[in-house]
Amino acid sequence: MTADKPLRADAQRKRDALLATAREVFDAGGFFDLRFDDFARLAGVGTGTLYRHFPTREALAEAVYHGEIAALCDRVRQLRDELPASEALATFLRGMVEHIAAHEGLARTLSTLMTTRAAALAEGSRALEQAVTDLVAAAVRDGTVRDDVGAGAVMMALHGISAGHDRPGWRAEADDVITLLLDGLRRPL
Amino acid sequence: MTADKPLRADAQRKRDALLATAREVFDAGGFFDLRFDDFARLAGVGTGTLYRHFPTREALAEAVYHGEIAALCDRVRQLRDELPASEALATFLRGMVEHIAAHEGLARTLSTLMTTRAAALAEGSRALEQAVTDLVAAAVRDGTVRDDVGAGAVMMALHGISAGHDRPGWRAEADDVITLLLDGLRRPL
DNA sequence: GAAAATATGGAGGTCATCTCCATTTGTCAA
DNA sequence: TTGACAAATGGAGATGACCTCCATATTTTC
Repeated sequence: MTADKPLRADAQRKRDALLATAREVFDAGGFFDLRFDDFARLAGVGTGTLYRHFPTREALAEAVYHGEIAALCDRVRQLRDELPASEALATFLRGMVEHIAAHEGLARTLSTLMTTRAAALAEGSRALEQAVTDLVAAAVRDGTVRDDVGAGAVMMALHGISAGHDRPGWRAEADDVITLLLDGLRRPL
Repeated sequence: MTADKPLRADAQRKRDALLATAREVFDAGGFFDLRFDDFARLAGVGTGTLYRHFPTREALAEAVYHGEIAALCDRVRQLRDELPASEALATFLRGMVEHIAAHEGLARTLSTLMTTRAAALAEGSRALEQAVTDLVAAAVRDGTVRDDVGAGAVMMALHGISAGHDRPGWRAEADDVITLLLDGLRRPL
C-alpha cells in the first residue's frame, strides 16, 4: 500500500520542511486562515513544490496527522498490556481528552477536516479505530463491559468531543461525556 | 432581536424561492459542491439578490435550519409535558437519531457548518441546547438522572452522531451512543 | 399617476487555487 | 571528475469562484 519510492535528497528536505511548518501552523490554529500559497512561502518552498508533495490541504493534514495517530495507537496497545482491559479503556479515554486539550489547535484542524472531507482522513483514523475496537473487545471478553454495543459508538462520541473543542465549558463537558460512556459501558449486573 | 422590517412583496417572493431551492439542494446533499452563483440561477434569482438576502452560505443554511430547530425545540417541550422527564429525554434522543436518519443531507450540511463556522449557527442551535438543558435539569429534579454531569455532554455526543452520519454502520452506532448515554445518565443507585 | 423608496440582476473586479514548463539540482555510469 | 539523464524546483500566469456595484425595474406612497 505504502510502496514509497526512494525520494531524492532535496525532495526529502523540502518535504520535511513542509511538514515541520505545517505542524507549527496547525498548533497555532491558523491553518485555515492562511493562503495555501503563503504557506508554501512560509516553508521556504515554491507553490509548485508544495502542490507536488501535497495536492490538497487535506493531504497535508493527513500526513501531519499520521504520526499523531500512530502514537495514539501505540498508547492503546501499551495500556492494554499494562492494565486490565476495562481500566485500559478508561485510562485511554481520559488520556484522550487530556491529549486533545493539550493540542487544541491540532484537534480543531482535524475535526474541521473530518467533516469537510471525511474520506481523506478516514484512512488514517481507521488504525486508531481498530485499536480502540480491539480494546473494547478485550474488555467484553473480560466480562467488564457489555457486549451489545460496538466500539464505533465510542469513536462517534470521541469525534463529538474533538469537534466541540471550542465550546466554553469544553473540558468539563468532555470529561462528562467520558464518564457517561464508561458508566454506560459497564456491564449491567 | 428579530425586529424584521416588512419586506417588499417581490423581495419576499425571491427570498421564499431561495429558501425553497435551498431546502431541496440541502436534502439532495449537494450544497457544498454547488457554486454559490449557480445556486442563485437555480433559484431563478440574480447573484446580487442572493447575496443581499443571505450574505454567506452559512446565513442561508441557518435560515433553512431555523424552522427545523424550532420544531425540535417544540418537540422537546411537548415530550416534557407528556412524559416523565427521564422518559422524555430518552424518547427525544431516540427520536433525534431517527430524525437525522430521515434527513441525512440536512444533517450533513449542518454538521459541516457547525465545525466550519460555529458562530454562525450558535445562535440557532443555542435554543435547542437550552431546551435539552431544561429537560435534563427536570430529570435531575425527578431524581431519575444523576446530577454530576451537564447537558453539554449530551449535546457533544449528539454532535458526534450527526457529524458521523456517513459512517457505514451509522444507524447502529448512533443508537449505541444513545444507549450508552442513557444508561450512563441513570442515577447510580 | 408621479415621486420616492426599495429591490433586482448580471457584468466585471478581486483574489485564492492550481498548472505548466524553463531552469536548477541531484544521481550515476564511465 | 565529468557528462548526461532524471528528478525536482519555483513562480508567473491561467482559471474560476466569490462578491460588489449600479443602471434599471418594481413596488409603495401620497
